Amino acid sequence: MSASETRQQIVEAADELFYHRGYEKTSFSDIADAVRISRGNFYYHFKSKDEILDAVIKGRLTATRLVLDSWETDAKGPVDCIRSFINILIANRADIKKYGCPIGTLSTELSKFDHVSRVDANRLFTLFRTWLCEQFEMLGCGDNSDRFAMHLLARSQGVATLAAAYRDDDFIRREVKEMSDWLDACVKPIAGASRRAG
Amino acid sequence: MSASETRQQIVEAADELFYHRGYEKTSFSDIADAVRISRGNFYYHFKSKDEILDAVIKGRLTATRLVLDSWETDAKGPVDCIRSFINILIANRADIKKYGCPIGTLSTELSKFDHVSRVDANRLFTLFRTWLCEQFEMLGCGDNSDRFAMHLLARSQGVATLAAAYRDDDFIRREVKEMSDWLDACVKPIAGASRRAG
DNA sequence: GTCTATACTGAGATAGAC
DNA sequence: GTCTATCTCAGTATAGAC
Repeated sequence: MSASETRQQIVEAADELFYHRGYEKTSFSDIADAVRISRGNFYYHFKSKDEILDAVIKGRLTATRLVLDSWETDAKGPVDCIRSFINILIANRADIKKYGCPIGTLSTELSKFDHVSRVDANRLFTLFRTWLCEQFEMLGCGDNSDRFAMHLLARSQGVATLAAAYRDDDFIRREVKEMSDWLDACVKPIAGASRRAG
Repeated sequence: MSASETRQQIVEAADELFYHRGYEKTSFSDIADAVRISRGNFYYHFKSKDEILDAVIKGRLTATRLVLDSWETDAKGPVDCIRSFINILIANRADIKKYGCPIGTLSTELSKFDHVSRVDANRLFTLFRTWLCEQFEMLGCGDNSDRFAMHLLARSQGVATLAAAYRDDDFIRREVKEMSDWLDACVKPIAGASRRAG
């Protein structure tokens, strides 16, 4: 097997394990077992556990960027884009009920002890934040755009946290509906204003 | 020192450390250092780390119960009570920015690997949930009471998560204001209906 | 590039002296 | 009730054979 293939497998396995068990709880053995390589081989590809975390975060950033791009090409407009974001809670509800949000739980874990990768992990949040902000700006929300973005991010995080605690499907659906309604209410006056203006 | 005193000190130190570092990251040595006892002495009071976690959760349940009671005696009515809940985000913002919500982060950590105490940790959420639900019921929210309770819990959790990620004070204040507005809007139609009815 | 063997550390936990 | 000494185990990490 080529080095880059093995490396890739390690990152993928680590990604999943960090999400499912948490960073601290995941050991080299866990990852090695998942990839079916020896613990020793490990260090040919990564010098430390932190380096794997780094690679995992970079991978997630790239993957997230791709998802955001696909939403933009598939959607009819910014409102549709934002709704795609809201709906990931439904799409990923099985995992969220078991492990929470992969971004939120990692960020929380690293925040606790000011891990070196804390800043990198938060860039995942920021990726969504700026993207959502852009959507709201396109809708003419102006100075409120970033606030709206943060508001949606926060609501999603809260839903993920409680969904994991109570493993409740109906709760997720209800809150997603409310977020969707909030979006409509938030956009309607702007659409009305532009109709009146135009 | 009496056994119960030492025990109490251990629980208090563990409570803080579990909050600040997380359960997994906190070792016996950490707790022993904080209380200034030897690691060995430890086992006179608790048989295992899980047992300490148990005691910490029980302590938090008792403390929370007391806080809820004090809110009820201090407040003018259910709306005031609910506002007290919303405002803990402001009151505890310094800690929340550093370590997130003590309940949410513990619940998240234990959920990941289905820890035995997961259910107990969630009882902390449930304590707030049922209490909030009762307040909404007193306001005549009927079948919506539990949904409103969960909605507020989720919003608080989301705010705590993002506040910890971005260490942002203004964001907390803004979201608290919005939750407060939501509460007003949520209660106004009921108050109006009862005025019309009465 | 992958393996085995192994060093080193810190974790949770126990035994027994005081 | 508290201590020191010690055990066992799992963790990260390294060295060197293949």
